Amino acid sequence: MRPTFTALRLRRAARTLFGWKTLRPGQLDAMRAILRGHDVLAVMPTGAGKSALYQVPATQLPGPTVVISPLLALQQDQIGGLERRGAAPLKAVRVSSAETPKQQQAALAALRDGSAEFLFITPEQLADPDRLAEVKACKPSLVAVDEAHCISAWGHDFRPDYLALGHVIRQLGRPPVVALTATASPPVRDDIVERLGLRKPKIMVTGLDRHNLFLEAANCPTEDYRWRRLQALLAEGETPGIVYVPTRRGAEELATRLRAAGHEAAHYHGGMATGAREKLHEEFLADKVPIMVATSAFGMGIDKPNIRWVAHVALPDSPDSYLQEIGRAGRDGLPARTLLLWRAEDEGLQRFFTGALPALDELRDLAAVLRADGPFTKTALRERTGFGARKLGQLVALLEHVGGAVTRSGGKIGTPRYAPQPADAAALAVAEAERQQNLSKSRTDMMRGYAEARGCRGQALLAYFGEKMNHVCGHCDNCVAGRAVADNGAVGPFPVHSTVKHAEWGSGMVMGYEDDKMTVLFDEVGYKTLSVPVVSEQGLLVADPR
DNA sequence: CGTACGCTTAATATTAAGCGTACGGTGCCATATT
Repeated sequence: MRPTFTALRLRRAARTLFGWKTLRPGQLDAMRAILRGHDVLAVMPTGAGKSALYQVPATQLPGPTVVISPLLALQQDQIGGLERRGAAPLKAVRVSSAETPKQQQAALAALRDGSAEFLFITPEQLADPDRLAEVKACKPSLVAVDEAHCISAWGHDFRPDYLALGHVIRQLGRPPVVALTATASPPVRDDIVERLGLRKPKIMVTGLDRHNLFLEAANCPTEDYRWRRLQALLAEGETPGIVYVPTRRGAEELATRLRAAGHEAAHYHGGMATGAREKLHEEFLADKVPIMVATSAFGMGIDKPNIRWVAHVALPDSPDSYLQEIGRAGRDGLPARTLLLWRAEDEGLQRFFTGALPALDELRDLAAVLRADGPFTKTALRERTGFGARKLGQLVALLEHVGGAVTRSGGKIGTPRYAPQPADAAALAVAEAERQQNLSKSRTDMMRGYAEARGCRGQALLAYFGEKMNHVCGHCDNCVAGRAVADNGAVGPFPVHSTVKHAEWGSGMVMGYEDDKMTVLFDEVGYKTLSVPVVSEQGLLVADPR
């Protein structure tokens, strides 16, 4: 009786508060799990009702909901969306650097007295112990982590406060957590679960194969050939579209060149003034910019239905990024094109972006300082060691991962009781960094694999994400050209998702099959693509029940 | 890792090759000045 009652209550809330007439089965299951106090990780495309997963249950729980979100502009959009929606608007507030201290206090007061239901906030705000205490005092009953792949994509170097969210959630009294993202391959999912400290989360993965997206890739021996292929796409005259370029300078130069060739193109990147960026974003949404030439800065929060194509004139760093970027096309369900124009030279830039391993002696000295004189606040530790905030965040996260450091309440960083010796902790931390780097390189390899695929590209992409696909996609260049063999899918010596062992690479999980190749995700060395005939003939893999 | 660019040097009187160097993405936030 009780589950039915819960379902009715959720449906009624969705209808009266949000105006949604129906809930999809998956949505309802996830919402019920949240109300029962379970954690949820949802991987589903934008526009598939991800936000509903936390917004509806939020109204049925006593305290406010804390929504952790990476971009201020995105938070603003979502607050606007909530307040415009339904008969009884739900109040949402934001606490960020864009509010004055007085506004911030008013927002927190509204959460405490129950007049506001949602708090939108960044990980950086929550990294401040005083701010964290203020949020805790609002007695949140649910935490939603939006764009949760940022934990994996940005946490390790760019925005280290993302890695501290597990600590933040514990400090908030450990309410249920719902993590949301549009793309997450298995290693990214593992990262999210581990870093947030999710407990037996309900994991929902839907809609990775987008039938209306035509997948196409072309190797470009020269820059000139790449330019001609792009022009051929534009000559079809369909708009709007996005061209992704690898550098800021590339964005400006290509937009200029396209305008000279008679196309109406604008450029966008993270080095531009905030006002200009906002204006371009709005103009693109309003169909006033037919062609946007942009770096990866352009995209998050673009929920525009009618994007007709997404082209890349560079190799993205991973299939995760690629799926995220092409996923912006064709949200209206009408046919849309994706075109990857790649050169072997593109990989150099990705190798550079991967960065170098942290120095062993720096990790050892940091571990020793923590052990001898800790715990420290972040500021004190920065002064003591001379490391910048980003570098320090990276080193501390690595040490924490191997048990050589711990964040205590109040945000102080110290040494756990049974921590390894500084030299040992440093060695373990370097090994962990190396493992992360191997994984990162293997993801770039997989991106190259997608680009070079001679078989079905849909299968190649889905094999990376570990989703079973028993048929060829039928919506890629190779399928259309008859190069993909129709009955080649999902057959091989080991079942998809089974664990296998390789003499050199150790244990791994079979992700999928494509053409005569198979993809395996190894714990230590990341993704590898193997030839199925060679694996069979030489016995390279053995089943490894774990 | 790869490319662009500027400087030097070399073989010839303007160009070419060779070498070293700088640069490359993603956004919070805080602080200082209008």
